[in-house]
Amino acid sequence: MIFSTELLKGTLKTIVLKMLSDTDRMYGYEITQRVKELTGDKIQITEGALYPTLHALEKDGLVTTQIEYLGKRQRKYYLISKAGKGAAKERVNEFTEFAQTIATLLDIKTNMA
Amino acid sequence: MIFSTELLKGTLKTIVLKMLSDTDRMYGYEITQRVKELTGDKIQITEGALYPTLHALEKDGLVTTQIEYLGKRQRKYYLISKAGKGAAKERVNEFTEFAQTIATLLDIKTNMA
DNA sequence: TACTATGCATTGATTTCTTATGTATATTTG
DNA sequence: CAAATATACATAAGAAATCAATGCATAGTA
Repeated sequence: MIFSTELLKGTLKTIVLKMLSDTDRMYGYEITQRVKELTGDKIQITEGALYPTLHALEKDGLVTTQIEYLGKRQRKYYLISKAGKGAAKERVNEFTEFAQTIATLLDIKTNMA
Repeated sequence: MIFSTELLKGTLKTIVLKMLSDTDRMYGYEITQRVKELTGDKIQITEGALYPTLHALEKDGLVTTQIEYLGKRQRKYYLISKAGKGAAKERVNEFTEFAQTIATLLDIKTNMA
């Protein structure tokens, strides 16, 4: 991860909710790989951070799960719920506003939509 | 603070270094008020977060301090060091890149400079 | 005189994430 | 075919950053 990990804090749930909002369903390992791919290896989600987050989202009713098997190997799919979709939108909006606010503070020229 | 506080994590040092880079010197309370003012009350730095941060910056040689008195009231000024200026620039650049990366992930249209 | 603002600071608890570890199957490569 | 790597789940101990609360003290205001 090229970013000082501090910055990443607080964005993980937002990222996961957004990923799941844009697809039918995803499994944990798939999320880590997709994020890595989409960010050109800049963001690497660790499993120790991801799984507790997924479990928390499930507990809060923002995602549901389906377990399937490929041969003997287990795979646990996560699906966004209706509440989860709402939460995803809220969080994306919040991040957008947050980034703009910080950018202003830091004198970064921005035109974020 | 309107932002879920999670997001703020990791940006505090960057904000403080930038504030100090843009001024001769500032004291703690002044920083909290200035950030509040510049963000339209959206970001409120708490003292429990600020002072440990300032002390850490001092310990790392990124800021120096001057104590003055207004009558009997103590005021502790923080000044950016040369190393601090460099760190500020690095961190601002890092935040910019980070925000762009996340924005891409979240499908936020952005044109950040 | 009481409340609010200014100004420093610490402490305990909480949240979030990292690093390390554990278990197991599947695939690729020398 | 053995060893290494990739896939796939997960937990646990600890670190790091922040919050909420508290404490002390002076200054100004209602």
